Amino acid sequence: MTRPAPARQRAFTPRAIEIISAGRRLLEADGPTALTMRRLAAELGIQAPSIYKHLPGKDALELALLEDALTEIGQDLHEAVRHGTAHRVIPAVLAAYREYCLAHPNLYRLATGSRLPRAAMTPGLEAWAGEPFVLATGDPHLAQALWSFAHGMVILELDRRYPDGSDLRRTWDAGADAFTSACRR
Amino acid sequence: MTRPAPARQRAFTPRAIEIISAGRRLLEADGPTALTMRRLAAELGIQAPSIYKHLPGKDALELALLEDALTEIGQDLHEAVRHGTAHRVIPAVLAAYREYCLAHPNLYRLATGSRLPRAAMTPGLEAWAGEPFVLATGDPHLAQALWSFAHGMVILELDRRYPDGSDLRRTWDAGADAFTSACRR
DNA sequence: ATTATCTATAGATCTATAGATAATGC
DNA sequence: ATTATCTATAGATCTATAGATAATGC
Repeated sequence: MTRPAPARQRAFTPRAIEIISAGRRLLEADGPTALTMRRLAAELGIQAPSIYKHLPGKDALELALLEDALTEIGQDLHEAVRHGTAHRVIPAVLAAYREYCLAHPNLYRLATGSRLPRAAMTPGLEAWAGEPFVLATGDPHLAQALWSFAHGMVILELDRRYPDGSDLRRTWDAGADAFTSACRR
Repeated sequence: MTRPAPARQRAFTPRAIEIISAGRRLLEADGPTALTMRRLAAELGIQAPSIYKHLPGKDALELALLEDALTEIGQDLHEAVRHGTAHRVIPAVLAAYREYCLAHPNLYRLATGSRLPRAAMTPGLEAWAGEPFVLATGDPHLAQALWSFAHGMVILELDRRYPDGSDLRRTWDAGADAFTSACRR
């Protein structure tokens, strides 16, 4: 039922992995604008040009982080589908989605805030990460709609776009109920 | 029932209005990264420092564009509520939302892609622009959930995050149906 | 020999301020 | 006199390449 994530394409050297990890720390701590080759070098205690001997460029770094994010969120969502009770699977998937995104806000922003570099990505990763929405709803269009709802909720929460004092738990519940009842018809 | 937009705070000089319009053209045509004081000056045929004699800075320009966007989208949504048949008001609001956003993608990105500078904004504008979702659903939480769905759909569509060949009309319909049936219970 | 650094540097950007100069309107 | 420009410039950034130098591993 729930498959493992597709194997990643590129093999990174140990040093490249260290650099990517440092990039993630930087991104998570200070946001997307902080993720520059210079700051990354400073974080590692080296000069910026040295990074280019380990990674081809900034795009490769961002791709690695994007794929990390998709893999991790996909894992959590597949878990939620596996463990969620049959008629409570939509709330379980939504809860897992929200939890991951709020725990890794800037990684999530990086992963969803622009176009996907599909040509460079591990084949099947995108579809695998989104599969839990299909499993939860049993319909591809309802799945896309549910994912859109989840993404909208998360990104608006991260950007503090809801008025102060909003009871977002009730908002999530209202959406979950709407989609759950739509599934049963 | 449907109120007009709250009156804007600041009065702009005619030249400031020209500059803001040029900024909008630039933004719409070439995206958020193209909206720089230098390019804006070039668009106007002047040097960048000259802009500062008419507007205090880039923030003021972005605020003006943000408020334009909120005013226009709010107008369209209020229209949709006014004209939509009682039991078809959710689809009408969603259709108006999608139409506005797809027609002004980069303005929409500017208006929704970061935190709101609430302290500097016209009081009541944010609430007024969001009011149609409350009128359409009759419940504040369902309203937030519906807005989140709409925003998620639009921004993912603008960023081409749906797989190629997705039938988004059916996805919008699936969401509209879910929220419509949630309203009736 | 190989690997990981380094320095130096190209080449592009930004936002914003200070103060000079030209053109317009009384 | 006022208004709209201008030039010059401060002060901060970026990504990435070329080629030198130091350290490690056979």
